[in-house]
Amino acid sequence: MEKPVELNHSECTGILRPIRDALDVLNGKWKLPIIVALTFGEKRFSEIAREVHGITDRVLSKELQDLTMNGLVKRTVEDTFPVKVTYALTPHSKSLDEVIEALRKWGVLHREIILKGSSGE
Amino acid sequence: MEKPVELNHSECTGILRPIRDALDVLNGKWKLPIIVALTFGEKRFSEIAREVHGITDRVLSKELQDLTMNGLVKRTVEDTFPVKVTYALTPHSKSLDEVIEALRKWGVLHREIILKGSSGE
DNA sequence: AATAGCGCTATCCTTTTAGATAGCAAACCG
DNA sequence: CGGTTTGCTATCTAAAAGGATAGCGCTATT
Repeated sequence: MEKPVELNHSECTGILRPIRDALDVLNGKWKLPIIVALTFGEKRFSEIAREVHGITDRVLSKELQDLTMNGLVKRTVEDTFPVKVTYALTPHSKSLDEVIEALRKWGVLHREIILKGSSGE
Repeated sequence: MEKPVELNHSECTGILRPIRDALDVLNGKWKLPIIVALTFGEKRFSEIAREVHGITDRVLSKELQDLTMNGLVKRTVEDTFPVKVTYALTPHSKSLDEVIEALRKWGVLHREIILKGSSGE
């Protein structure tokens, strides 16, 4: 009996990490809806809050921080009025388009397959 | 004042649903590692448990059920010995390859961008 | 003066997810 | 007989995600 080959495992961990990263960036109920809201142009906090139905300020704030830290959203403060804070998608966020499109296409295909009940046979 | 235009929203909900579906299918700490384990051929429950380090039986069982329900994994029971249950990837799971590759590529790109600190500018 | 809008943050609570531990029936091994 | 392997399931707990509510400093409107 030889030792099981673990090379695979460490190799795959390396392959898995970026996939995990990507999934994490998009994960959660709200990240995509927020991104979609911003594809129609830059918006203020309360505009996003109004557009993404059901989200609370607390969660929106946190999600915007996440997206900003991930370089997908740019936060801009003008100290004119009380304050005006606008959020906009960054150029980097454009690179997500392919990923999102791949996910969408697969989601549609998957739904068909599941509904057909053919379970991949 | 007019009612805010909600057409966008419902349209986008429709677009978002398959994306959500796809993300859900891959989500969680263990789905990808399990899929990877099975790419090297069909395996028994305890083999997967051994290969996917850190997972508990309870969680593995649930994840395999999820994957099976989603038609990505096929469960086969032979009632020979105590019982022999094998799990294997289905043809449908192959269709995930493009998605996974898109995620992986983006994950790598994303890591570069974040490390450069250029935050998408 | 009272109210409402702005962009948050703080506190609390519920739901979801996952880890830890144990057990079970059947059957083989010694 | 006692112990082990197999493929789970049950119960309990911990941690994470997300919702509800409230409040803050500031100002323009009423």
